[in-house]
Amino acid sequence: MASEVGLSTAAVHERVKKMVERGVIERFSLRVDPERVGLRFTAFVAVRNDGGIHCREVAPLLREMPEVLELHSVAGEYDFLAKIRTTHARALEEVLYKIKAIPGVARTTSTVVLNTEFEDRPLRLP
Amino acid sequence: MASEVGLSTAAVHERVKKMVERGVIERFSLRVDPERVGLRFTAFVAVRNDGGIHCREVAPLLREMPEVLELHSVAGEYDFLAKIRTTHARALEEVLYKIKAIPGVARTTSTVVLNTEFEDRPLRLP
DNA sequence: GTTGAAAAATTCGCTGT
DNA sequence: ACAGCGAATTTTTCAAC
Repeated sequence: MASEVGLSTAAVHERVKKMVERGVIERFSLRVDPERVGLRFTAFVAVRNDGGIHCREVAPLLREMPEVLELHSVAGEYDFLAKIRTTHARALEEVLYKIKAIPGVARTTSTVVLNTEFEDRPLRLP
Repeated sequence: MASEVGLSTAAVHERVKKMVERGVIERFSLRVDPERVGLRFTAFVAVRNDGGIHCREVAPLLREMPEVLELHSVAGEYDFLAKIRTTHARALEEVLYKIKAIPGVARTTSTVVLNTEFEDRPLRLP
């Protein structure tokens, strides 16, 4: 790692450590192939909240569902966009029931993923 | 790491190595905070291809754009759903121009992310 | 899964900036 | 005050069991 960048290993280590301290590097991780662990079904679910509870209360409830891998607050007709992974389509139905059980959640629209072309690309630094 | 799971470090190492060999673990990575490196704007862009070139040719072209972090082939009105990160809204416009320049790409619909609640959650094994 | 030697990472003290 | 280096220490890796 160090030789490729022309620094000693110790210098690289110091830099990485500082980036962790400063929060630039959030965490170290490893990527597991979702298909290989049985998560073969992916969908993007748009969620609209029509005032039952405040939007700020909805996000923590969606976070409790392990199938919800990503949650974004979005502009437009819907309030949230969730990326959801389950074992199969039938399991998504269960998750949708749980989401619709949240007070105020009036409508959801699911976009089924047929194939993930690519995912988890390294960020290009601007 | 090993002590928490009740195995020797070497045994853990063997297991990890096998998971890498079998492709269960795809790669080791570190997560960089996109905001901290200037990527402050996120959008999901749905792309529809109306027959200029085959869908299979469109994906590689989108892969060449570093702003496109994820690409999924989807069911429904659109053919693809792309997760895009740029420095600011103005930069998304540039990316959209490039996408629309692909032969056959007739229409795109962008969903602007106001706030990412969470992302890159560990998969729960089913 | 375990042990232990080789290899690599991390920390430390120092130097130049 | 801070980035980098080489050497000492600690941890990880990998073979043999």
